[in-house]
Amino acid sequence: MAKRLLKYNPHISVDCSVFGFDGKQLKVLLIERNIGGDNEDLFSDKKLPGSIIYEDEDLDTAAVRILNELTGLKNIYLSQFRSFGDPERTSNPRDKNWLERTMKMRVGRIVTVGYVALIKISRKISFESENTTARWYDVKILPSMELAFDHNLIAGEALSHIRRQVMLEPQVLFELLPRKFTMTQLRNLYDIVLGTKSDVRNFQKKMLQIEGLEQLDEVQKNVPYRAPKLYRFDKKKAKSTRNKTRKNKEDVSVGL
Amino acid sequence: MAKRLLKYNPHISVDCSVFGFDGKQLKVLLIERNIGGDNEDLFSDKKLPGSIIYEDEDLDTAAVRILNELTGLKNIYLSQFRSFGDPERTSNPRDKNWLERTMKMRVGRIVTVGYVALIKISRKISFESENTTARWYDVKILPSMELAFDHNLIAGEALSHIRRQVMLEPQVLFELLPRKFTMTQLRNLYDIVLGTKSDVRNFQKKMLQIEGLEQLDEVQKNVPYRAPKLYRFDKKKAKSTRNKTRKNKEDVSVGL
DNA sequence: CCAAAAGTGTTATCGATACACCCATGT
DNA sequence: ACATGGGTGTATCGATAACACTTTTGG
Repeated sequence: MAKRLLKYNPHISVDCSVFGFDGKQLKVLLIERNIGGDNEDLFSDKKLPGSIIYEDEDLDTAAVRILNELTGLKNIYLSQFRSFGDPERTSNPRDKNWLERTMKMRVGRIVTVGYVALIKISRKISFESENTTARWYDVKILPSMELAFDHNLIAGEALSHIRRQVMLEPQVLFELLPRKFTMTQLRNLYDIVLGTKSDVRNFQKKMLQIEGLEQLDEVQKNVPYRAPKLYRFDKKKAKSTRNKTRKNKEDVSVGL
Repeated sequence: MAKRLLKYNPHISVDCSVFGFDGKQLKVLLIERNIGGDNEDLFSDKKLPGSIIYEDEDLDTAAVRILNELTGLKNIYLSQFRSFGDPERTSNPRDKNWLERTMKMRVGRIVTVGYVALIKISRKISFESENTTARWYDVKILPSMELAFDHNLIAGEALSHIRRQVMLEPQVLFELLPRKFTMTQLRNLYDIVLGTKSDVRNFQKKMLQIEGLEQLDEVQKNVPYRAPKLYRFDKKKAKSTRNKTRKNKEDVSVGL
C-alpha cells in the first residue's frame, strides 16, 4: 500500500460556485482563463473561482480567502457541499498545461472541495482583481458552456445543492436579495431557483411564517405602478427556526 | 502563493462512518488502533475505518475499497457527506506518530472525505482482516470515547447526516434492516435514529405509502407471542419515489 | 389463563392548494 | 381612463396526530 502512495503528489483545492440574483435570473460567477501563448494560438474559457489550499489553512478558511481575493467581500454565505476526486478531473491537456504554468509546479492530482456561495448581487464587487476577470453568467447557459476541469459537473451539483437547501430552509434566499426587497422579488427568486410557479397569496402566507421576515413601513420608490411594500429579514430574530413543519423533529437531541 | 504551496505534502484520505442496527441500538464500526511500542507503554484506542486514497482512485472507489478490505462486503450503501480539513486534525503527537509508523512516510497534512455507510448487521462480516480488529459500538457511547484524530467530530456529523437523510427519505433505513423485517423493527430503528417515539398506527400508515415496501405472506417464526408479519423492501419497485409530500417538487428539471 | 406484543380505525387539527377581484400609481 | 403590477381571503383537501381495545401465541 505505501508503495502506491509514495509516488504521487496530490493537492487539495477549493472551488466555489458563487450565485447571485439580478432580479430576473440566477447568475453564477465565472472567471476567465487564458490558455495558450507559447507557440499555440490563444484560447480562453471559463472556470469556477478556486485555488489550492495553503499549508495551514482550513477548508472553510480557504473558501473565504478565495472569495475575498476575488470579490473583495467578506461575510459571504458559504457552505461546503461535496468533494470531487475523479483522478481524471485534471487530466485534460489544456487543464494540465494551465495548472503547471499557473502554479509553477508539477501537479499530480487535485481533489477539490466544492463550496456554494450566495451573494447579494447589489454589493459592489471589485472584479478584475489582479489579472483575473470575473463575470456573472446566467445559470441557464451553463449546459451550453464548456467549463474548465469538471466545473460543469461541480456547478451542476452546486445548483442542485442549493435547490435542496431552499426547499428545506427558504431562508437562504435572503442571502441573494438586497437588504430590503419586495415579496414579488422573493417569489421570483424562489420560483427561478426551484423551477416552480408559486401562487401569489399562498406564497405570501408561507413566507410570513418565517421568523425574522418583517414587513417595513416603507414602499419601493419610482415604480410606474402601485408601489410594493418592502420587507427585511432580520437574522437575529430568526434564530434556529428552520422550516418548522412537524414540531421540529430536528431538535431531538442530536446525540453526540 | 506558489511558495507557500511547495513546501508541504498533503494527502487525501477517506473515512467511513459505518452504521448498523442490532435490533436495539444503532451501532458504529470502529477499528482498534495500537500505539506505542518502542520504549513507551502500549496504548490502544479506536478510529473510524479509513485510508489514504491511492494514486488513481476516485473518492467513491476508495470508500468502497476500504469497506471491502475491512468487511469483505461489496454493495454497501455509501454516501459522501462532508470533507474535513482542519490543518490541526492530525497534529496530536499520538496521531502523528501512528501515521508515520503505519504509512512509513512523513505526512504533512491530511484532508479527509467523510462517507456514511449503512450495512445490514446480519450480513456476516469477516472482521479481523489482516491485523485490524473491528467491532461494533453503540453510538450512544461515542461521546464518552476519545477517538483518534477528529473522528469524534466526523462520526457526529455522519450521524446528523443520516438523521437528516432519514427525515427526507426513510427508505435509507432499509439498508440497515435484514431483507425481511417486521414493522416493529422498522419503527424501532426509525425512532432510535431520530430520537422520536412514533405512534404504532400512524407509523404503519406512513410507511405503507412508501412504494416498494410490501407485506409478505409470511410471519416471523419462533417468537413467544403473536407472530408479527414480515415486510420486504423492493428497490426496483421503488424507483425515484422520495418522500413525496407536495407532488415532487424535486422533479422540476434539475436544470443543467 | 396469563404475559407479551401484534394488529387495527376514527376523529381533529394543521398545513398546503386552488382560486378572482379590487387597488394604487404613472402616463 | 387605462395599463401595470400589488394586495388580499376563503374553501377544500390531504397529511399528520391523538387515541384504546381486541387478537394471537407460547408458556
